[in-house]
Amino acid sequence: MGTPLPRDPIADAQRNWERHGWGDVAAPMAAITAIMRTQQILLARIETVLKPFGLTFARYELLALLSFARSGALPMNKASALLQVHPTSVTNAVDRLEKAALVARSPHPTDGRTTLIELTADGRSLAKKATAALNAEVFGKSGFGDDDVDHLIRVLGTFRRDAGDFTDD
Amino acid sequence: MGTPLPRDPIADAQRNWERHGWGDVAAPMAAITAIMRTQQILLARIETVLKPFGLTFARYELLALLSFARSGALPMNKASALLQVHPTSVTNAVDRLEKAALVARSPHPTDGRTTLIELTADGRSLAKKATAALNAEVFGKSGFGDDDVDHLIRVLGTFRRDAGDFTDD
DNA sequence: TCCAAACCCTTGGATGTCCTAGTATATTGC
DNA sequence: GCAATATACTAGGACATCCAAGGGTTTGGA
Repeated sequence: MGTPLPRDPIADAQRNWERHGWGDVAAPMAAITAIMRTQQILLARIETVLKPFGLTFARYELLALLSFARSGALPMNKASALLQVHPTSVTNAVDRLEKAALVARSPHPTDGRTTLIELTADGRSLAKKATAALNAEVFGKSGFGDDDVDHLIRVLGTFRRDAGDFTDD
Repeated sequence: MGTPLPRDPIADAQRNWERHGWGDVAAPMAAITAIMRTQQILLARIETVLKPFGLTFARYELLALLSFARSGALPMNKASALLQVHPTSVTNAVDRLEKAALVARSPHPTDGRTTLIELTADGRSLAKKATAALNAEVFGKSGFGDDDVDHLIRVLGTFRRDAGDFTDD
């Protein structure tokens, strides 16, 4: 997984698709495959930066989300909805963050079904440091040009809205 | 995970970044987060289409790769390199595909360290059907415009090359 | 009022990915 | 020719994601 390939495997796949008579979907296939691979590369970079903090991306996302909440606390189902992951994934992440004393569970004051998750002081401090590291090492060195960033945000935003992620503008 | 949110959570995150004085990296952060989320949506679509065939995306990718090999067989290390996943992931996929009689392991004729994986007749047939389904249900309905597809292929291609995935242009 | 339906979280199981060894085979260098 | 290094695959463990199922809580209609 370390040595660069002599040729782009996705371009090869696109050529294979065309050669087999699927030219009409070869380009979207290549674009989708490229998105999958790019995600893999980005995730690896992010996890590398977060590792020294003892965080994974899933746990970091939860910490970051909580750090932006006015009260510093959110119901688990709300976190699940905003992070757009399955509720069991949130349970899993909270279990580990709680064990590390970065968040705490507390019962919802009026709804007995709901559990609130709240940042601890350590959690808030670590979130801030991890965010600074990600900004410096990943987001600040994405390698995408400004125009490409804008284009990605717009195109993928449309895609996500059409896919049913959200409903506004 | 089913109900659409009233607002785009990634746009909200971008605003939060700007509000906290990280405006210089807010846009790349949003673009990268959008890529992560888009990959999640696409993977879910793909797995939904593949489920009736008893395949996951990882196993499908291996079948598809083998179906394009001249001899229908590849060394495991070659498959690992071309799919750009860890060798243990290939071992895992081959274990399951072999159990389903879709591929077979055989020793390399001259290098005793190497194991070849080869499509069975069932494997080749299933790969063809699964590809047709993916072309019809996912790649043919990506929702990306033609111009956007071209742009994605170009921008993400540059990113992947810069990231060290491959060396040719 | 009261019970069925809806909702919330957790547990257990299946998959996939990576990492760190460990074993076996090849290749290289002295 | 033989030891040291490199390469190929596999085993075991940590994490994350999803689904299915279960137990507790709330809500809403009969």
